[in-house]
Amino acid sequence: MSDVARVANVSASTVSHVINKTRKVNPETEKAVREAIEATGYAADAVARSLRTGRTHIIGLAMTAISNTYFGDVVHALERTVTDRGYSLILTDTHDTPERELHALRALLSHRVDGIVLAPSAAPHAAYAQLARRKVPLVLIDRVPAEFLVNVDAVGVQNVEPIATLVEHLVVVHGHTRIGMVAPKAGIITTQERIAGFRLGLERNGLDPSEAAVEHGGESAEQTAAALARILDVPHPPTALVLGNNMVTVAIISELRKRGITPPRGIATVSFDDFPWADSFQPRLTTMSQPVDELGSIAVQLLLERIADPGLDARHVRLEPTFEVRESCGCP
Amino acid sequence: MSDVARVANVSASTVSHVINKTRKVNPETEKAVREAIEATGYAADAVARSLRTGRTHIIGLAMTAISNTYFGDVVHALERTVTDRGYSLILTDTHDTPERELHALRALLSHRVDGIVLAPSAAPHAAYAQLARRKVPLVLIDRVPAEFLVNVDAVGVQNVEPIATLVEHLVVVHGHTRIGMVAPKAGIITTQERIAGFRLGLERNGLDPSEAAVEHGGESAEQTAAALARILDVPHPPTALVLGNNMVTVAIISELRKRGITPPRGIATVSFDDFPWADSFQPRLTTMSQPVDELGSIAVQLLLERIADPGLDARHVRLEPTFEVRESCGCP
DNA sequence: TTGTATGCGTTATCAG
DNA sequence: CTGATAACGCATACAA
Repeated sequence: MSDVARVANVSASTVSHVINKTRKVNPETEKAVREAIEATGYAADAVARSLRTGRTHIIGLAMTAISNTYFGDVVHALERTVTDRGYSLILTDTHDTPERELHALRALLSHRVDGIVLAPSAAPHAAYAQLARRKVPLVLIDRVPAEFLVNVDAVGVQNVEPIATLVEHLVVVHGHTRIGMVAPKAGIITTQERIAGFRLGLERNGLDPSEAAVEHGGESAEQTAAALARILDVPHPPTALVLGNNMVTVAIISELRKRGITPPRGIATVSFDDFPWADSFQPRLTTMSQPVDELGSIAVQLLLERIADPGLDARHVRLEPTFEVRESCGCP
Repeated sequence: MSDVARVANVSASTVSHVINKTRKVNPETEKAVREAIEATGYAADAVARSLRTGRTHIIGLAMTAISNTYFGDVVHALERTVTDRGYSLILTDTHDTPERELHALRALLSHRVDGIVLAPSAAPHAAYAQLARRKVPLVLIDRVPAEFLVNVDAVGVQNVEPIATLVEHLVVVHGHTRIGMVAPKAGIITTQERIAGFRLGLERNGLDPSEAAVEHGGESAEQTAAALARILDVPHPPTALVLGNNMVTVAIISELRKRGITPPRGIATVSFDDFPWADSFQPRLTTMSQPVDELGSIAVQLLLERIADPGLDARHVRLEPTFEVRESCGCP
């Protein structure tokens, strides 16, 4: 910047003011400055600027990267929105464990990000404490806490009703009466909601939730396969399965294949989470599709609004998934 | 920090020295400082530190996010490696266009990242110029330039031989003589190499490359479908297809489905890039699988080595993809 | 073993 | 309309 000032024969503060359009400057002076910027190839130092202004124009994202398609989609959506608004994005992986989550958040905090988008782990209390102490603008994504946290914004999708809809479809349209569920990792809020939706769907259609098998998968293919075995390897196994997220779905379809089963033949499946290829490969999956792009853009929007006005009341937004009826639930 | 110093009754420089272990300090003093840090909840300001030291401990990634699975995998691998080494990762999307690429790079540069991992667009000259001017440590990923760029490290996979292997498999094992290719976006280095590999494979097996249809897809589903139409809707269409990357594969399988074709019945396919579900869904794809994790970790390793020693000679590393023979190429 | 002073590159306040 | 100057929070050279 001092280079630019020297070349343009002005002071550093004038250079700063033309760059930031922060006060009136003589058109001729401005022209000289712009030319000097061009000539020297000057680019402002965001680090120094941040130190001075207290704002970094960086948003931090902390979520688990384990479920690759969902992670990739959300990251993509967030990056796009954040960039559109003139911000950059720092990415950190929570691995869905409280320790890594805390570590990720600390990194974000030390970089003085202007705000954080967090998909909280199963035990996020330490994380919340850390965040609260720093009073950093925060929006929770994907997992919307049941208890209303003070001044914490959140975006997620509806889980209970959509899963109930999936169950109802299995019962009413395809006549299933023995339905099991492979739920995602235990402890996560979305998992709890999806299980609740499963039970609700059963009840509403005259089935007994206490007799339906629910097992947790979603952490690894092996663990998910074990969950399936617990559900299927019994005297009267279910004839239909609700799969709680995309990781579970991929692992279960793979495992069913090993058993020689391709839904809907042998067993019917419905899944939470869609895939770009769900319509092209067999079995063609019947799914509840999350509006991932919207999730990302709304998260950023909420966050920027809170950065602009920290006094806002906390907002929780729930988006509607879309029911994609295809073939894995039984041919129509 | 001044808070900490006051509470511990020492100077700011002592606090700095205990945090960074940068000179001997009396055990008692150190204890007092650590307690003061704990009590005040102090966390060093990375922004101020960066301004002072000239290092941000941030790595920038610039690549296209369009091909979601590949993007997600690489990002995941990079994030993990970078975090392990005590760095953070800023993510930017080049959209695979020179303008956006330049924009992304400028953002990275303004944040004074310590190094950049770039998947160059088809016309990266402006980007390279910008980078060279700033002399920022750089490693190219995925697309390894043919011409040896001075002092630019690069990691990618072998493309020519692996695609030739795919073609050979089609000819020798399954007896195809009319083979077409849906290549990825034109202009990208990897695309050129994969087409070269396609031609090489044809020649080696006594087929005439000049008679084989090669069309570009990979930018959108529609454009990829159009490429397929140009290949298939002719008097003597190919009986086998080489699919140049994962985006192309998903779009083509979807389009074939609309035409009532499920490989290998009707047409055989082999693809570059694997999917986690490629083995479980029909058609079970025969693929060349990229070692994505390794790609990411090697990129980071090369970058950190160059940051440590900018005088190093440029290194190009090519990883070997793995041939996954499944069913889409014809049942064995 | 510890403290003081300086400067990193900005922006913002205050004069002129 | 423009320039000089201080301060942001840290790391480090120099002093004690």
